[in-house]
Amino acid sequence: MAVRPARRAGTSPRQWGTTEHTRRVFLDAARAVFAERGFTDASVSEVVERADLSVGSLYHHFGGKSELFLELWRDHTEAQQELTAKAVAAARARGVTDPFELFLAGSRAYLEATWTRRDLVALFQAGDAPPSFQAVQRRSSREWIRTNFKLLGADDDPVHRVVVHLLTGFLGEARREIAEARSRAEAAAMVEDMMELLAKMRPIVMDGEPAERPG
Amino acid sequence: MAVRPARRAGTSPRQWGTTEHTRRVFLDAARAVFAERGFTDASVSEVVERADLSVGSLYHHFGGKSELFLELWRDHTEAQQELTAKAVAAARARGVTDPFELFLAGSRAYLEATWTRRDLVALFQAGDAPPSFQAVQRRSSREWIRTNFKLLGADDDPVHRVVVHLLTGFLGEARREIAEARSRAEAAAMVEDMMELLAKMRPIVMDGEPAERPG
DNA sequence: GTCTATAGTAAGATAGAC
DNA sequence: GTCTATCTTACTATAGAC
Repeated sequence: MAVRPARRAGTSPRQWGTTEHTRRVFLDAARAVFAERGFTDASVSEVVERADLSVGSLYHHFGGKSELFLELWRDHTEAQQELTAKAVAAARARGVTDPFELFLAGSRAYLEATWTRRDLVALFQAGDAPPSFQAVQRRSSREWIRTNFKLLGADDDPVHRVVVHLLTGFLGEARREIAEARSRAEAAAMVEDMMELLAKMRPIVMDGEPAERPG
Repeated sequence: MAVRPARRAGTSPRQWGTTEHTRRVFLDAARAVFAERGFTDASVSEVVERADLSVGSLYHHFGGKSELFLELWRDHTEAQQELTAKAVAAARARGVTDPFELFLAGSRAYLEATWTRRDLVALFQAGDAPPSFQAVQRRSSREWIRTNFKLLGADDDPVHRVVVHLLTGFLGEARREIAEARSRAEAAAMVEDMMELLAKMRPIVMDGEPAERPG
C-alpha cells in the first residue's frame, strides 16, 4: 500500500499523486459507493468525498459518472476473463479437447470466482447502470464467448445470438444467486448445482454435434 | 377516437379531459418519447410538450418520470399476459395436457405478438430504465411463469430461480431479435426458429419428467 | 377534481487559477 | 494534475385559477 501524499500541508511543497495512483483511489471509492447505492442513487460528490479528492480531478481522469462506472466494470471483467481463459488453458493442458467440456471448465472457474467479488457481481448484475451499459455488456459477453470457447463459429444470425445470450444470461444469473449466499460453503454448493444444470445445456449449445469420447 | 377538448380557446367555456382520457394521452406521448430516447435521455418536459399538457398534470396523475415509465410497462405486460393466457387456454381446450406443450403454446403467442408492439419490446428489453425496474420485472416474470405454466412447482431455491430466469431471459432476448426484423415476414420466420430452439429446452425445464404421449 | 405557472433544489458538468 | 467556484439542466413541489 502506497501512502497517500500529505494534503493541506501549507508548509511542505505540494505533492501530487501519480495518475495511476489517483485513478486507483477513485476506483476504490467508486466501488464502495456504487456497491452501496447503485448507479443512479450514487452521487459524484460522495465518491469524491470518500476518495478525499476533488470533483474536477474526477472529471479530469474519467470524464464523468458513467465513464467511472464503465471503468470499474472494465477492471472487473478483465480480471474475470483472464481467470477464465487460464482455466480453459489448464483444462486443455490436461488433455481436454471436447469444446463443451472446455466451456464447462471455464464456467466453473468463473462461478467459483464470484464469492470473493460478490459486491461487484451484485452491482453489475442489478441492472441499475448508465444507459449505454447493457449494450456494452452484451457486446462484451458475445465476444468473450466467441474468443474463449469458439463453440458457435462466426455465425451472427438471430438464433446463434440468442444461444449466446442464453449462456451468458445463465452464468450471470447464477452469479447473482451465488453472490447472495450466506457463506463461502453455501456458495460452493451452489456452484455445484449450477454446473449440473449447465451440463444439461449441451444439446442446445452443440446443436447435434456428438460429444467426443474421453481419452 | 375521442376528440381532445379544445384548449386555449378563450371564448368557449373551458372543457377538461377526464382522468382516464388524460392518462391515455400522457401514456401515448410517453410511449413515443421513451421509445425514441430511452428512459434516461427522455425528459419529462418533452413528454408534456408532446401530450400538449402540463408538468403539474403529469405529476398529479403519475407522480414522476419513473412511475410514468412503470405505468407504461404495466399496461404493456398486462396486455401480453392476457394474450398468452388465452393461447394456453385455447391449447388446453384443444386437448393439450402436457405442461411443456402448453408452455410452448403460450410462448408462441407471446413471440408472435412481438412485431406489432416492437417499439415497446425494444424499449423494455434495452435495459435503460429506472433503478427499481429490473427487480420489478424479475418478480413479475417469475410470477407470470408460475401462474401461467405451473411447470416449476412452488420451489424457490436458487436452481429453480435460475431455470425460470433462463426461460424468461430466452423469451425476452428472442423478442429483442424479432423486434429488429425488417419485415413482418422475417419476424414470422424468426418466431419459427426460436420455437425450434425453445423446444430443445424440455430436458432442462422438465428435469427428468418424461413427455406425455400425444393422443 | 383538474390544470397552469412558477419557484426550489440537487447534482452533473465545466472553466480557469494554481 | 488538482482544486474551487460556478453554471446548467431537469426533476420535484406548490399556490392558486377554474
